[in-house]
Amino acid sequence: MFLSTTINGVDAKGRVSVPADFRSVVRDGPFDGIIVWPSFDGPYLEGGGQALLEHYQRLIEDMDPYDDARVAFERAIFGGARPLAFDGTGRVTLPRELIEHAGLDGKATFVGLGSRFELWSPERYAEHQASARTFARENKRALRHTPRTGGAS
Amino acid sequence: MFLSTTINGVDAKGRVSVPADFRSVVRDGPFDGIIVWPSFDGPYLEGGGQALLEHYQRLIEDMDPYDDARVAFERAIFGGARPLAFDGTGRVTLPRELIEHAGLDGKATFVGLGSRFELWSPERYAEHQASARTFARENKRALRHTPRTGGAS
DNA sequence: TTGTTTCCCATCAAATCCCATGTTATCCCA
DNA sequence: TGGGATAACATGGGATTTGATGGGAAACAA
Repeated sequence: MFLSTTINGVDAKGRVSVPADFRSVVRDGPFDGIIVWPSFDGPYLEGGGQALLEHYQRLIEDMDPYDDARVAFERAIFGGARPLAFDGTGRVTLPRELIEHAGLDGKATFVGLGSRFELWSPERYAEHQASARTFARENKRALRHTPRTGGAS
Repeated sequence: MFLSTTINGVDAKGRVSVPADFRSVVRDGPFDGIIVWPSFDGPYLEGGGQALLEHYQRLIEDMDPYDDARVAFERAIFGGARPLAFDGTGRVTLPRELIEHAGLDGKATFVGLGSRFELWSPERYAEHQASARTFARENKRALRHTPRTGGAS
């Protein structure tokens, strides 16, 4: 699982170290790297391992071939997705278009979200972070619905 | 199950011994350690084994992909969660951000809550306990629902 | 060439591991 | 039941490894 939040530097070449914990998530996958695309929901990037994209592909295949939403998802996710291979020290190079979409300037915030992660400009994430926590507190009951089957192992 | 309350020391490196009883709860899980995140509901930490997080993940996956509450939970829980591996003697190192969120200063109170546990500053926990008792006393009628029909048992 | 990308090596800080020690709880036997 | 032996647990400090980052050389494309 992708967990925790980390801020790493983006150098002049667009290189950024992927947090070691994140690398170990995709280590045994078919592609030694991550796949990143611009979110169509805001000025940040979404990413994950190849397994995540295959999961999305299965979801999309269940939609009608010319469903407008299907085409939109295909273009947004698969059209914008870039496979980024790790270099020898665990860094990837972000293409200029991705850096611009997220407004990255020297720093990038990796946010682990379980099966996927997000990449933000630290300043922009700080704003969203605060409102997300408030929203979560005010809606905490939304999480408690299904009967508990078991918790910790 | 995580049970009972224990106070352990937090040293200058942020290391704290996880109570042996708590360690045995997660011993056979996929990750030899605990996962801890800042509560979005107060100045304390919540934690559990990886199985707990996977349980939350299943709850969240039942929500709509771009539901605001879902994204808020994902960022608040998964984004804040830190996997803390046990060292050779059963300690974990708390990152500075978690120590600050809970206001820990040399001591930490582990509170077992069955499927999960909480981590408090001992002083704050004492206050919290006191107000929780008051709340319970003032609302004790809410606890007494159906009249007992059977005799003493 | 000129600019871009990929690879390699050096450096620094931080997280992790390892060993030693005191203290408490548990066990065993008289 | 009491007391000593033993094991388990919590803790402190130092050594070692890992991870993030900066710069430059070599390969590639325009």
